[in-house]
Amino acid sequence: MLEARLPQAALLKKIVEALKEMVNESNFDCGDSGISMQAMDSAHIAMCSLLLRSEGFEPYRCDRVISLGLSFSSLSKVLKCAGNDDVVTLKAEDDADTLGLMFESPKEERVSQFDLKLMDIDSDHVSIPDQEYDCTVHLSSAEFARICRDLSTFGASVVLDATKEGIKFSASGELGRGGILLKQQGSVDDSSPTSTRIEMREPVSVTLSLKYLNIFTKAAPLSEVVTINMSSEIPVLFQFSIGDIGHIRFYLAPQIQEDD
Amino acid sequence: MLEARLPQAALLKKIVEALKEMVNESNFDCGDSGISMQAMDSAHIAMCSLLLRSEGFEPYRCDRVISLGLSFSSLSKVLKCAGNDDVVTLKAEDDADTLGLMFESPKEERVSQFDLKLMDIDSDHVSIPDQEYDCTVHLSSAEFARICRDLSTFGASVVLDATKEGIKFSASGELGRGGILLKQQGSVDDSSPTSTRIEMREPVSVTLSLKYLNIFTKAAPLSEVVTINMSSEIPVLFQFSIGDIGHIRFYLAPQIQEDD
DNA sequence: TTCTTTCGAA
DNA sequence: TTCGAAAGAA
Repeated sequence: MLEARLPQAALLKKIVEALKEMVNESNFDCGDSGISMQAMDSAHIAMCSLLLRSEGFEPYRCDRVISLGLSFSSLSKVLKCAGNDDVVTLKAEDDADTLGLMFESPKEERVSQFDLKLMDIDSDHVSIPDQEYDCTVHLSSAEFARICRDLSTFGASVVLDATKEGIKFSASGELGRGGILLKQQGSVDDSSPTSTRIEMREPVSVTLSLKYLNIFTKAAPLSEVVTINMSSEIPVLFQFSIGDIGHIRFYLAPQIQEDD
Repeated sequence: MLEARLPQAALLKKIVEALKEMVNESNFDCGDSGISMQAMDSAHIAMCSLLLRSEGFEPYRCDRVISLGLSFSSLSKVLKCAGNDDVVTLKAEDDADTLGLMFESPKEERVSQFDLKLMDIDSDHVSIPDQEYDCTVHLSSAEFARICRDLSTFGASVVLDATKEGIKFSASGELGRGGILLKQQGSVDDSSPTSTRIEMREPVSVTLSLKYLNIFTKAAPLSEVVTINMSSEIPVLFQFSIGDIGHIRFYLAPQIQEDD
C-alpha cells in the first residue's frame, strides 16, 4: 500500500494545475523511491514527466510498486476542495480502485476525506535517455512565461537563439516581428537566483511551437527558475524544480526551420 | 403609509442579493412591528422568509398594514444605484402603486430618488409552526458555503450527519466520494464566534439538495454564522441573522434516503 | 457558451 | 490600488 503525507496541499495543487492542461489522464507510478509520472499530450507532440522523491514526504511508505491511473481534471476538482495550508495524505491499497486523499486544516478543526476513482490507462512509457545538451539556460520562469505570452501575439512559433551573450526569443507574423533578448548576468551580479545564466558548448538556435510553450509555463508557479536544455535537432527540455522534492520536465521537438 | 429609514444601504443590498436567486417576486408585508416577507421558490420546493424588525429602522412608521408586491430583480437593479454607505429611506402611501426609495450619500451632497412599480402578487402564505429541533449547529457561513460548493463537484445531494463530535457533510458520484467533517470546537477555545458549535437532543442524518443549499448560501455575506436546525423527516431550517434587526430563514425538506 | 462579477495577486 | 484569473449567472 501507499501512504504519503505532504504538509502543503498548495504544492500538489500547483503540480496538478501545471500538468492538467497538457495531459488528461495518466498513471502515477508509486514505488520505494517516490512517485513518478510520464505522459504525452493528446496529439503526441510534447511530453512531460513528474518526479516526487519519497524524501519530500513525511512519512512516505510504499511497500510495493503501484500504478495509479488518475484523471487530471478529477484530481484538480478534488484538490480545489483543499485549503492551501492543509496537510494532504495520499493513501491507496494494493489493487485498490480508489485513491484516498485526506485534507487536514492547520488547526485540525476540519478533516476532509475524498476517494477518487482510479482508471485503467494504457501507458506508452517512452524511456528518455539522459541527454547531454549543447546549451543550458537558467532564467526566471515568470519572465519566460511573459515572453511566451507576449510573442504569441506575433506568431505561432518562436526562435530561441542562445549565445554566450544571452538568449533571444523572436517571433514574426502579420503584425510584424518581435524579439526579446535576455542578457547573461555578469558573475558579480550573480546574487539573484532568477538572473539569466547560460552554460554552453556551442550556440544553439531552435524553433518551437508557442502553443506548447504556453502550456509548459503553467508550471511557473512551482519554481521561480526554469532551466532550458537545448541541442539542435533533439527535443528541448524545460525543467521546473519542485522545491527540493522533485521536478516537472517538458520535452518538445524543434520545428524544422523553413527559410522563406 | 410606510416610512422606514435604514442607515446602511449595504444591508438592504445584501438582503436582496441573498434572495433574488431563489425568488422572482414577493409581497413585503409592512406592519407595526416591521417588515416581513415569505416566499417559495418557483418550483415550490424550498421556502424562505425575511424579518426586519421596526427597531432596526430609525425612524420607522407604518400606520396600517401594507403589502408591497415587489420584483426582486427590479429591486436589485434599483439598489445597484445606491452606494454602500448611503442612507436609504423607503416610502409607500397606502394603496400606492409604487415604492419610493431615497438614497442619501453620507455627506448629504447627493440625494437619489427612485420609484419602483408595485405588482399584484398572489401569495400563498404558508404558516410555519415554530418547531423544536433535534439538533442545532452553528457554523461559519463562509465555511458552509465553501463546503456546499466543493461537494457539488461530487454529486447533486449531500448527507448531513450531526453528532456530538461534529457535523459531517458527504457526497458521492462519478468522480468518487467526498466527506468533510467539522469538529465541534472545545468550549475553552470557544472564543471565535464562527467556531462550530452543536446543541443536540439526538444525532440527526438528513439528505439535502445541493442545488438549493448553494442558493441559500448567497445569504452568507449577511452573517458570518449560519444556524442549521434539523430533525429527521421535517424541513431543515437554515437561519442567517441580519445584524440584530432580523433574519433570513430558508427551509428545505430532506430527500428520502434510498439505500442501494 | 459567453459575459459579468468577484476574488486574489502583484 | 490595479490587474488578471477564476467562478458564477444569463
